[in-house]
Amino acid sequence: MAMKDKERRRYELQADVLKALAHPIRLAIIQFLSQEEKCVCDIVNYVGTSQSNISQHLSIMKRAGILSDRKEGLSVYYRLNMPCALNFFQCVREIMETQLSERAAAIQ
Amino acid sequence: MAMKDKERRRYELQADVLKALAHPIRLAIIQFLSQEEKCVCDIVNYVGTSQSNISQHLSIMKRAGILSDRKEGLSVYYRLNMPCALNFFQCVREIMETQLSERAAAIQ
DNA sequence: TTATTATATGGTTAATTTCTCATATAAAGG
DNA sequence: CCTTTATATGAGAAATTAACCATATAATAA
Repeated sequence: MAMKDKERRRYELQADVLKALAHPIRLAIIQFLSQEEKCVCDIVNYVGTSQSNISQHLSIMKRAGILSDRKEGLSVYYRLNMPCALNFFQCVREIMETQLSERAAAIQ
Repeated sequence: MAMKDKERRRYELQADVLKALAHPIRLAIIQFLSQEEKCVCDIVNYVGTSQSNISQHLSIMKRAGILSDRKEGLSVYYRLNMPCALNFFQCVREIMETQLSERAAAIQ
Protein backbone atom coordinates (compact mmCIF):
# COMPACT_ATOMS: atom_id res chain seq x y z
CA MET A 1 0.00 0.00 0.00
CA ALA A 2 0.98 3.59 -0.56
CA MET A 3 2.88 5.77 1.87
CA LYS A 4 0.86 7.92 4.28
CA ASP A 5 1.23 11.68 4.63
CA LYS A 6 2.57 11.25 8.13
CA GLU A 7 5.36 9.01 6.86
CA ARG A 8 6.10 11.45 4.10
CA ARG A 9 6.48 14.22 6.67
CA ARG A 10 8.77 12.07 8.77
CA TYR A 11 11.07 11.39 5.83
CA GLU A 12 11.21 15.09 5.07
CA LEU A 13 12.38 15.84 8.60
CA GLN A 14 14.95 13.07 8.49
CA ALA A 15 16.20 14.28 5.13
CA ASP A 16 16.67 17.74 6.61
CA VAL A 17 19.08 16.31 9.17
CA LEU A 18 20.89 14.24 6.56
CA LYS A 19 21.22 17.23 4.24
CA ALA A 20 22.87 19.10 7.07
CA LEU A 21 25.44 16.30 7.31
CA ALA A 22 26.01 15.75 3.60
CA HIS A 23 28.82 18.16 2.84
CA PRO A 24 32.55 17.44 3.00
CA ILE A 25 33.35 20.49 5.10
CA ARG A 26 30.57 19.70 7.52
CA LEU A 27 31.75 16.11 7.85
CA ALA A 28 35.26 17.35 8.57
CA ILE A 29 33.90 19.62 11.28
CA ILE A 30 31.91 16.80 12.86
CA GLN A 31 34.95 14.57 12.98
CA PHE A 32 37.02 17.41 14.39
CA LEU A 33 34.47 17.85 17.16
CA SER A 34 34.24 14.14 17.91
CA GLN A 35 36.39 14.29 21.05
CA GLU A 36 35.89 17.76 22.44
CA GLU A 37 34.38 21.13 21.77
CA LYS A 38 36.38 23.61 19.70
CA CYS A 39 36.13 27.31 19.06
CA VAL A 40 35.32 28.63 15.61
CA CYS A 41 38.91 29.82 15.21
CA ASP A 42 40.22 26.25 15.73
CA ILE A 43 37.75 24.93 13.18
CA VAL A 44 38.74 27.57 10.65
CA ASN A 45 42.39 26.62 11.09
CA TYR A 46 41.68 22.93 10.77
CA VAL A 47 39.44 23.09 7.73
CA GLY A 48 41.27 25.87 5.96
CA THR A 49 38.49 27.86 4.35
CA SER A 50 37.17 31.32 5.12
CA GLN A 51 35.74 32.20 8.51
CA SER A 52 32.54 33.27 6.85
CA ASN A 53 32.11 29.97 5.10
CA ILE A 54 32.76 28.00 8.30
CA SER A 55 30.33 30.15 10.19
CA GLN A 56 27.61 29.37 7.68
CA HIS A 57 28.29 25.63 7.82
CA LEU A 58 28.18 25.76 11.62
CA SER A 59 24.89 27.56 11.54
CA ILE A 60 23.37 24.96 9.20
CA MET A 61 24.38 22.16 11.56
CA LYS A 62 23.23 24.04 14.63
CA ARG A 63 19.84 24.69 13.09
CA ALA A 64 19.53 20.98 12.30
CA GLY A 65 20.30 20.08 15.92
CA ILE A 66 23.61 18.43 15.11
CA LEU A 67 25.75 20.95 17.00
CA SER A 68 25.33 23.18 20.04
CA ASP A 69 27.32 26.25 20.91
CA ARG A 70 28.46 28.17 23.93
CA LYS A 71 29.97 31.60 24.07
CA GLU A 72 33.03 32.36 26.21
CA GLY A 73 34.51 35.82 25.92
CA LEU A 74 35.11 36.56 22.29
CA SER A 75 35.09 32.91 21.30
CA VAL A 76 32.20 30.61 20.48
CA TYR A 77 32.70 26.94 21.23
CA TYR A 78 30.83 24.31 19.24
CA ARG A 79 30.23 20.73 20.31
CA LEU A 80 28.71 17.64 18.73
CA ASN A 81 25.16 17.03 19.81
CA MET A 82 24.77 13.79 17.91
CA PRO A 83 27.46 11.31 18.88
CA CYS A 84 25.65 8.57 16.94
CA ALA A 85 26.58 10.44 13.77
CA LEU A 86 30.07 9.07 14.30
CA ASN A 87 28.78 5.50 13.91
CA PHE A 88 27.54 6.56 10.58
CA PHE A 89 31.02 7.32 9.37
CA GLN A 90 31.82 3.66 9.91
CA CYS A 91 28.73 2.59 7.98
CA VAL A 92 29.60 4.85 5.06
CA ARG A 93 33.15 3.53 5.11
CA GLU A 94 31.82 -0.03 4.78
CA ILE A 95 29.80 0.96 1.73
CA MET A 96 32.82 2.54 0.16
CA GLU A 97 34.89 -0.57 0.73
CA THR A 98 32.18 -2.82 -0.70
CA GLN A 99 31.98 -0.59 -3.71
CA LEU A 100 35.71 -0.66 -4.20
CA SER A 101 35.89 -4.44 -4.02
CA GLU A 102 32.94 -4.79 -6.40
CA ARG A 103 34.63 -2.51 -8.87
CA ALA A 104 37.85 -4.46 -8.51
CA ALA A 105 35.93 -7.67 -9.17
CA ALA A 106 34.23 -6.09 -12.20
CA ILE A 107 37.59 -5.24 -13.68
CA GLN A 108 38.83 -8.84 -13.43
CA MET B 1 46.94 21.35 12.88
CA ALA B 2 45.25 21.68 9.53
CA MET B 3 43.47 18.93 7.66
CA LYS B 4 45.46 16.92 5.11
CA ASP B 5 44.49 16.49 1.47
CA LYS B 6 43.91 12.82 2.02
CA GLU B 7 41.40 13.56 4.76
CA ARG B 8 39.74 16.14 2.56
CA ARG B 9 39.32 13.54 -0.18
CA ARG B 10 37.88 11.05 2.29
CA TYR B 11 35.26 13.54 3.46
CA GLU B 12 34.31 14.22 -0.13
CA LEU B 13 33.69 10.54 -0.77
CA GLN B 14 31.69 10.19 2.42
CA ALA B 15 29.65 13.24 1.55
CA ASP B 16 28.82 11.67 -1.80
CA VAL B 17 27.26 8.71 -0.04
CA LEU B 18 25.39 10.94 2.40
CA LYS B 19 24.08 13.14 -0.40
CA ALA B 20 22.67 10.04 -2.02
CA LEU B 21 20.74 9.37 1.20
CA ALA B 22 19.63 12.91 1.93
CA HIS B 23 16.33 13.13 0.13
CA PRO B 24 12.89 12.30 1.52
CA ILE B 25 11.91 10.06 -1.39
CA ARG B 26 15.19 8.20 -1.20
CA LEU B 27 14.77 7.68 2.54
CA ALA B 28 11.27 6.33 1.94
CA ILE B 29 12.66 3.89 -0.61
CA ILE B 30 15.39 2.72 1.76
CA GLN B 31 12.87 2.08 4.51
CA PHE B 32 10.59 0.30 2.04
CA LEU B 33 13.48 -1.99 1.07
CA SER B 34 14.52 -2.65 4.66
CA GLN B 35 12.97 -6.13 4.83
CA GLU B 36 13.06 -7.44 1.27
CA GLU B 37 13.81 -6.52 -2.29
CA LYS B 38 11.04 -4.86 -4.32
CA CYS B 39 10.47 -4.22 -7.99
CA VAL B 40 10.40 -0.67 -9.33
CA CYS B 41 6.66 -0.93 -9.85
CA ASP B 42 6.11 -1.65 -6.13
CA ILE B 43 8.30 1.30 -5.19
CA VAL B 44 6.42 3.61 -7.55
CA ASN B 45 3.13 2.53 -5.98
CA TYR B 46 4.43 2.99 -2.46
CA VAL B 47 6.04 6.37 -2.93
CA GLY B 48 3.45 7.77 -5.29
CA THR B 49 5.49 9.85 -7.70
CA SER B 50 6.30 9.32 -11.38
CA GLN B 51 8.11 6.22 -12.59
CA SER B 52 10.73 8.40 -14.18
CA ASN B 53 11.41 10.22 -10.96
CA ILE B 54 11.70 6.99 -8.98
CA SER B 55 14.00 5.55 -11.58
CA GLN B 56 16.31 8.52 -11.23
CA HIS B 57 16.35 8.27 -7.44
CA LEU B 58 17.12 4.56 -7.69
CA SER B 59 19.96 5.23 -10.04
CA ILE B 60 21.47 7.82 -7.71
CA MET B 61 21.46 5.33 -4.83
CA LYS B 62 22.76 2.51 -6.99
CA ARG B 63 25.64 4.63 -8.20
CA ALA B 64 26.48 5.49 -4.58
CA GLY B 65 26.55 1.80 -3.67
CA ILE B 66 23.50 2.00 -1.42
CA LEU B 67 21.31 -0.28 -3.55
CA SER B 68 21.85 -3.20 -5.90
CA ASP B 69 19.50 -4.43 -8.58
CA ARG B 70 18.60 -7.63 -10.37
CA LYS B 71 16.54 -8.06 -13.48
CA GLU B 72 13.84 -10.72 -13.75
CA GLY B 73 11.75 -10.71 -16.91
CA LEU B 74 10.39 -7.24 -17.39
CA SER B 75 10.89 -6.26 -13.76
CA VAL B 76 13.93 -4.93 -11.99
CA TYR B 77 14.26 -5.72 -8.30
CA TYR B 78 16.19 -3.41 -5.99
CA ARG B 79 17.61 -4.32 -2.62
CA LEU B 80 19.36 -2.49 0.18
CA ASN B 81 23.10 -2.88 0.13
CA MET B 82 23.73 -0.92 3.29
CA PRO B 83 21.72 -2.33 6.19
CA CYS B 84 23.63 -0.09 8.59
CA ALA B 85 21.81 2.85 7.00
CA LEU B 86 18.79 1.74 8.97
CA ASN B 87 20.62 2.43 12.26
CA PHE B 88 20.92 5.93 11.09
CA PHE B 89 17.18 6.40 11.06
CA GLN B 90 17.26 5.74 14.78
CA CYS B 91 20.10 8.21 15.28
CA VAL B 92 18.29 10.92 13.38
CA ARG B 93 15.14 10.23 15.37
CA GLU B 94 17.09 10.80 18.59
CA ILE B 95 18.30 14.16 17.32
CA MET B 96 14.81 15.18 16.41
CA GLU B 97 13.50 14.25 19.84
CA THR B 98 16.30 16.14 21.58
CA GLN B 99 15.52 19.13 19.45
CA LEU B 100 11.84 18.93 20.24
CA SER B 101 12.42 18.72 23.98
CA GLU B 102 14.92 21.57 23.87
CA ARG B 103 12.40 23.71 22.05
CA ALA B 104 9.75 22.76 24.53
CA ALA B 105 12.11 23.72 27.38
CA ALA B 106 12.90 27.03 25.68
CA ILE B 107 9.24 27.87 25.56
CA GLN B 108 8.74 27.32 29.30
C1' DT C 1 35.03 56.22 23.92
C1' DT C 2 37.60 54.08 20.29
C1' DA C 3 40.05 50.14 18.58
C1' DT C 4 40.64 45.36 18.13
C1' DT C 5 39.38 40.62 17.82
C1' DA C 6 36.12 36.70 17.02
C1' DT C 7 32.10 35.46 14.94
C1' DA C 8 27.68 36.12 12.28
C1' DT C 9 24.86 37.79 8.58
C1' DG C 10 23.15 39.59 4.02
C1' DG C 11 23.60 40.04 -0.89
C1' DT C 12 25.17 38.13 -5.19
C1' DT C 13 26.52 34.90 -8.44
C1' DA C 14 27.74 30.18 -9.76
C1' DA C 15 26.97 25.40 -9.28
C1' DT C 16 24.14 21.56 -8.23
C1' DT C 17 19.85 19.18 -7.61
C1' DT C 18 15.17 18.19 -8.59
C1' DC C 19 11.24 17.45 -11.32
C1' DT C 20 8.74 16.93 -15.61
C1' DC C 21 8.11 15.42 -20.11
C1' DA C 22 9.32 12.97 -24.06
C1' DT C 23 11.52 9.24 -25.77
C1' DA C 24 14.61 5.06 -25.69
C1' DT C 25 15.50 0.30 -24.50
C1' DA C 26 14.62 -4.40 -23.44
C1' DA C 27 11.83 -8.46 -22.41
C1' DA C 28 7.75 -11.01 -23.34
C1' DG C 29 3.49 -12.19 -25.80
C1' DG C 30 0.78 -12.67 -29.85
C1' DC D 1 7.58 -9.09 -36.98
C1' DC D 2 4.62 -5.87 -34.13
C1' DT D 3 2.66 -4.71 -29.61
C1' DT D 4 2.66 -4.22 -24.88
C1' DT D 5 4.69 -3.65 -20.47
C1' DA D 6 8.43 -2.27 -17.22
C1' DT D 7 12.16 0.50 -16.66
C1' DA D 8 15.86 3.87 -18.03
C1' DT D 9 17.65 8.01 -20.03
C1' DG D 10 18.19 12.82 -21.79
C1' DA D 11 16.97 17.69 -22.10
C1' DG D 12 15.28 21.74 -20.04
C1' DA D 13 13.21 24.76 -16.46
C1' DA D 14 12.76 25.73 -11.58
C1' DA D 15 14.45 25.37 -7.04
C1' DT D 16 18.01 24.84 -3.79
C1' DT D 17 22.65 25.15 -2.14
C1' DA D 18 27.35 26.88 -1.98
C1' DA D 19 30.95 30.25 -1.99
C1' DC D 20 32.54 34.79 -1.81
C1' DC D 21 32.72 39.44 -0.31
C1' DA D 22 31.53 43.14 2.42
C1' DT D 23 29.75 44.49 6.52
C1' DA D 24 27.42 43.95 11.12
C1' DT D 25 27.57 42.61 15.96
C1' DA D 26 29.41 41.69 20.40
C1' DA D 27 33.01 41.23 23.78
C1' DT D 28 37.16 42.93 25.44
C1' DA D 29 41.14 46.03 25.74
C1' DA D 30 43.23 50.45 25.68
